[in-house]
Amino acid sequence: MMTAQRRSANRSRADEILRRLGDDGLRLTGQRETVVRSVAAKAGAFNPEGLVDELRPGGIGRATVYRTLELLEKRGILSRIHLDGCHGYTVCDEGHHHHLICRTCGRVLPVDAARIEEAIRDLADALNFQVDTHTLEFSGQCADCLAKAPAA
Amino acid sequence: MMTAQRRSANRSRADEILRRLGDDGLRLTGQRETVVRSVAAKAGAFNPEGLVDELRPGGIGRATVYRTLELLEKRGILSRIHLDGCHGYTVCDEGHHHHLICRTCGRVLPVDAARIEEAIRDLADALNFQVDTHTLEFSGQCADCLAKAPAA
DNA sequence: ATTCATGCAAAGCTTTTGCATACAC
DNA sequence: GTGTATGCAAAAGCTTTGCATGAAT
Repeated sequence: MMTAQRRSANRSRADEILRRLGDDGLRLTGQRETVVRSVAAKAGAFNPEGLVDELRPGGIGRATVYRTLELLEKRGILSRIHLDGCHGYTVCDEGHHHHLICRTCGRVLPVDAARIEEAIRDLADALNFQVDTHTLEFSGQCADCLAKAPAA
Repeated sequence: MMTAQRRSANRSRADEILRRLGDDGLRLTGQRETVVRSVAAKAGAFNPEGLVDELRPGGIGRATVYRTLELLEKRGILSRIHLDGCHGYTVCDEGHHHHLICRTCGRVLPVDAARIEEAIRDLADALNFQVDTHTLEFSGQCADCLAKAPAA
């Protein structure tokens, strides 16, 4: 459901992303703005090719979409996720580094998994393993989708 | 380091996998045996295309390699992992469902992460999210590689 | 003898890249 | 005006598939 609040939150998120790109000395082209607004409006996970299809009518080329996604990922604004067929993206608010991905509606719930982080640290310490990065993703069904189709 | 014990352990692991495939009514062809032995001997992660290269001189075709990997994954003998460039495999002993992947030597340490599992369950319960599957992967450096190159 | 497995080559899909043009600064 | 960004189309990976041949049962 896309409420008025929701729309406005997405708009300001997009604005902030654009501001950040500008601060980094990147040019604020119409295409970049379109891509950023579209991405910021997404409730959950999406894949590059889908975005290409969505923006093609607007005259935005495949290469531009991919290049913009790369820019956003490098800045930590998007994070890559590994769905069934692999390779999707989701907007990534900072602080939250894990995602619950609903396989029914595609929504992505950010999770603040402090306890998990801690467990990971302990484990790595015990094994003398220096963990640089980790991926933790959950796939299943969100509360809403469970309510709609309890006998999935 | 590939000790004598190590070699023998790999052999018996390969034998067990082959037995299992036979039990499932699959034909035990020379190619399948070669693929299975090669996979079982791997210390860590590998990618399909690398295996294709490795086995090409033995006259094993690309399709056979991919089809065999698929068979093994379906039976839970291999698990797909998502390295930098995505899409690798690692042999997956049962019970262990998480992997520490060393980015230097490629070794994969299986982790029994009971505590993490528990934390995940609690989190999902709190959010009313039904978690069907999850991926948890760590990338970094193992103790051996840290010892060899401490200032990485 | 039957049926499954293989190899090849081609097709499919996703992502990246080279280059001339267009636009932001 | 300068240099970055874009679009196109082609190339580059990786993976899957169709089909005739070959091998396991």
